[in-house]
Amino acid sequence: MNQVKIYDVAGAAGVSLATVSRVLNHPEKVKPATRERIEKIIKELGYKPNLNAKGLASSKSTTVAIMVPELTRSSVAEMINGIADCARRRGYLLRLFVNNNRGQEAPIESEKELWGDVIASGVDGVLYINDELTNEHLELIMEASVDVVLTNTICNDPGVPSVSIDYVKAAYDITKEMISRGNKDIWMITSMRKYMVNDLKVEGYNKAMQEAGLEPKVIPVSGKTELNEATYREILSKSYPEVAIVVRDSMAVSFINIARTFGIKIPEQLQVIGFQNTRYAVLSRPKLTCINTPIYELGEAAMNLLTNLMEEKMGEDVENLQQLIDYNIVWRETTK
Amino acid sequence: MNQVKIYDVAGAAGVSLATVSRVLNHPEKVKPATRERIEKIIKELGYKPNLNAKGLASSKSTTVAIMVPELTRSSVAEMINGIADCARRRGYLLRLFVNNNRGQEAPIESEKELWGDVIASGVDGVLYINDELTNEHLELIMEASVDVVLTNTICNDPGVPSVSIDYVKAAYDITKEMISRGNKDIWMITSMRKYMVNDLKVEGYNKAMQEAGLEPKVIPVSGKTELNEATYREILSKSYPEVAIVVRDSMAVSFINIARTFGIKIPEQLQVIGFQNTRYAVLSRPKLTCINTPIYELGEAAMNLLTNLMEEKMGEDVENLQQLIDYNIVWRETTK
DNA sequence: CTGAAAGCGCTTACAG
DNA sequence: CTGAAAGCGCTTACAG
Repeated sequence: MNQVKIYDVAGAAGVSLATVSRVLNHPEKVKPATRERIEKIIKELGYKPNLNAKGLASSKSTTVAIMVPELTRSSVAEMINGIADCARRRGYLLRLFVNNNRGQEAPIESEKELWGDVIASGVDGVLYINDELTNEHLELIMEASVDVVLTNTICNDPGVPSVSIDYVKAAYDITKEMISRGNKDIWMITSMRKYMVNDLKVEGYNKAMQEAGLEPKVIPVSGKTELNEATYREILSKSYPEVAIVVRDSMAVSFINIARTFGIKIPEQLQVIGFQNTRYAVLSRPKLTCINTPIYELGEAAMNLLTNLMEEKMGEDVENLQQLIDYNIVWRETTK
Repeated sequence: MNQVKIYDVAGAAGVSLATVSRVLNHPEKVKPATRERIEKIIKELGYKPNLNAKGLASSKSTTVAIMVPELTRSSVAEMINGIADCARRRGYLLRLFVNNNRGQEAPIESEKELWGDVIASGVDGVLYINDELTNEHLELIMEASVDVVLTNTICNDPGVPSVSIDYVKAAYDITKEMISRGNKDIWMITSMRKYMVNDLKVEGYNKAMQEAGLEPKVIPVSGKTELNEATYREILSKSYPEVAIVVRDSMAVSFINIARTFGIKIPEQLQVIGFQNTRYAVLSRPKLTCINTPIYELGEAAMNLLTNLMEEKMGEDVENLQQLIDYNIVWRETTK
């Protein structure tokens, strides 16, 4: 089962290897009759170009890097599914770089190292996933010699391509909706750790509250269930709001669990809304009302944007460099 | 920021590029003084070998493919974390192939296609993740021209390298333990869809029940929450066991939720045990007792095995071709 | 429309 | 211990 090479198909077709290469890369330059004959032979022999050779010769590898900071959250898995499906359709392969800079002495050095590896690996573009973008990260991104699209984050510079969800608007909308239903005492529960996406949610919440002349109350809490339960207990032993909007649905479920131990009736006395709409929402009792963030579609769109960028299909379409994916609200049992 | 090449460092060091290549690949063949000088220059210039060229010249790419069937389940994400960490330590890069054969007319053809892509991409080895191994899949694996290790599955042929968890023993042990606590009416709830890992759990359960002279009762149910709830309702409206062992903790949580709507007291009247120990277990009320399957460690071990195989460090150590990772039981609130 | 040839950036026998 | 040279399997101007 030795790998068949371009020479083999050239031989079998009675043409030079240049012609075979052409039917693969510039079919329009080959006479249809020849082309079809060669295509048939390629199929018969099961020829697949060696990617290393192709990459070296053309300095295009038709592969894209996904850079992720840890892969623990299921949302990232779902996003990668979307990326992979789109990649396959568009003919790209994927490299995976997991960015375990966490708790390193020099996180930025380590990030620079990683970018070095990514570039040396010869990818044509990168999908950059990072909830905690700093200016230093951005600099590295701008310096990169390949196309990069921010996935599930945005940055202020409109020249940096990104695909994200309009978290500000989502939080604003849901807050406003709950206000319009007559609620005044609405809290926002966010993660202690600074994640850009969560900051955006807080921003939208604050805006809606201020516009309504209401006092915003933002409560930072650990993202880890084992840790946030104690905080929730402390808070709930004093008081609770009419509505709690929580930046992640797992954190919302945990909040519900603790609230119920205080005998607080959900949704009668306390309504809870989460973000993300993972399976936690459906396994929770009562079932959690959520902002649904279509993370698969987000991955797909990001890969699509990147492909267009790499293939220079954007033209003057600088407008669409920063795309936003629609969210929607899934009403369940934790709201009235 | 043009990429620096091996010529550049050779020039800067006043040696031939062969020598630079040697310090990278066979440092012991280079005089220490020269080696150190070159290493310093490599660092200064930030030289990273072009992987395509390296791969082409040496027919070793120091990259490994991960083949996954969809990436939706969070367990796979956690496994990939373990793989990635180990890969980094061992100096390997990762390619990701998502195997979306689902619902295709000719799944095996599509699988063959995929293997073609994987091999053509020039990886040195593959980590093969697939819960639904058939003989046809196995044939493709055996035919592969690179090392393959089955990750989180086993096959009967002891010559096929794998890293898994001893699901038979885990299920056997927990069943036996519950029997020894005086329970007789113990059910096993499994997935309707045939997953090898779940079949193994059922096997262990059956064995323990039979040994104790008890009647096994295996109930197949959908893995999807929206679908299994109806089944659970139907079953529980008739009767319920003393203990239910459920092959996945998300399915166990869903079972608990429905049982509670029937007023069944957990764990007083019904004890529930899950497999996997994801966050569902801790977000559930009561908190779920679980077989903890260390999926991160499993990923690590699989990558480690593969690396040893590729680097031929196994020697005659054919014994350890099929590794099993230890599990343990996490007792929580759904058992007495 | 097609072929001969140079070149992509490395590695590795082979001499020395 | 080191260098000159061939070769890995492709792509792509350049001729024709």
